[in-house]
Amino acid sequence: VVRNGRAPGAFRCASHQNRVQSNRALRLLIAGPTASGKSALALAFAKRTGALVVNADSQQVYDGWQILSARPDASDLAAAEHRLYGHVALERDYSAGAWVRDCAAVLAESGARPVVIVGGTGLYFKALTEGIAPIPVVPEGLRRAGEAELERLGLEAFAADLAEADPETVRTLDLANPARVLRAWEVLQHTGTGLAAWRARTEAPVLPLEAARAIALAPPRDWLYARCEARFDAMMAAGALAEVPSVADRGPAPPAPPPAPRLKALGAPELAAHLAGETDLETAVTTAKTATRRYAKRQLTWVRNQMSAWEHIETPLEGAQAERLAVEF
RNA sequence: GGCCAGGUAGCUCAGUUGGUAGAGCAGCGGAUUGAAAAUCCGCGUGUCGGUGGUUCGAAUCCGCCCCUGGGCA
Repeated sequence: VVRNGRAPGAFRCASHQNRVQSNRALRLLIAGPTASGKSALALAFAKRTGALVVNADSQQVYDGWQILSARPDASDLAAAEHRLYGHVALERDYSAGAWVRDCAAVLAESGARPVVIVGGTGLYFKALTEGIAPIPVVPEGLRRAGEAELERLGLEAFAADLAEADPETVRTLDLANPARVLRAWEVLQHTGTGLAAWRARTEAPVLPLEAARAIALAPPRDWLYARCEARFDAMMAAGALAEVPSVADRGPAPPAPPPAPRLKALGAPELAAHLAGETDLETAVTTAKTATRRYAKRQLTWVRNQMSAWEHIETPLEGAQAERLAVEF
């Protein structure tokens, strides 16, 4: 497939591809914890090959946060073509399923051009490479109704009711986890079919792992934590605080009651609390850094246990190392 | 220098009439199929400031010493 208006680099890549694979374009997946250097690696690769950079990060899809979600900046965007960054309005609902559909569209459109999919959301990669059940989108109001019902009954009673209506799903459900219980409930309510039954109908993955080169970064803990903290300081220096009010003031449209504020970006709740006069700035920054470290830890757990079939890179990526590595791919 | 209040887990603190200690947070491990930067589960040995004593037994009572606050000279 030859596309119009390609950058010269793309031709180099096409020939590279011919050397490596006959009929399949290169798909590179880069996963790993926050602040591990994923984006720099992806960009280095894209610069070399003319690849399309596709986002696999659940916060960076939103158009709200720029600094706080560490979205690629203007110079990054100028250096390579990026997709699925900030393409969703903050007010809208988004999900792993929606992302897989968006990603499938980008892959289809990319043709023979190489693509690097990069991000920290393990669930997105899992859905992409292992498939996801074809469950219809659940209306937002229904979830709110479920939340209210759960609030009224308490988790135990709510889960007990669900167990009666959908025992098959409940057998494999973590009943202590309200988010999971609520999800099972809303799927049953909306479709009349249980979550377990839907999962049994999971379709073939959009991009099986075998069809891609999959890299998971798992750098040393101390190095990573130091990077997390330094990056948050850099975000503050870049004006993260000023970004908060404009994003916090948006949020779901009026019919939707208070919950679900899009204040989930790491550091956002803490900075918002400071702006509301609840904490001093130093406390806000400290707790925001803690939240970032805890997130990075969970991501390392995911990489270790859910991505065992991926190539792991356990050395820190610093300076020119990303460049060198990109040459290898 | 004398007085008062403290010194217990990395941090903030509980610890009831003496029976060798436990919460929150942090940290660590784990789960993860449409909120996933979300959500949930599990993990608690630490010279109880030091030392000497009383006692069968001391974080707990007594003596001395050290440190940190407060205020009195």
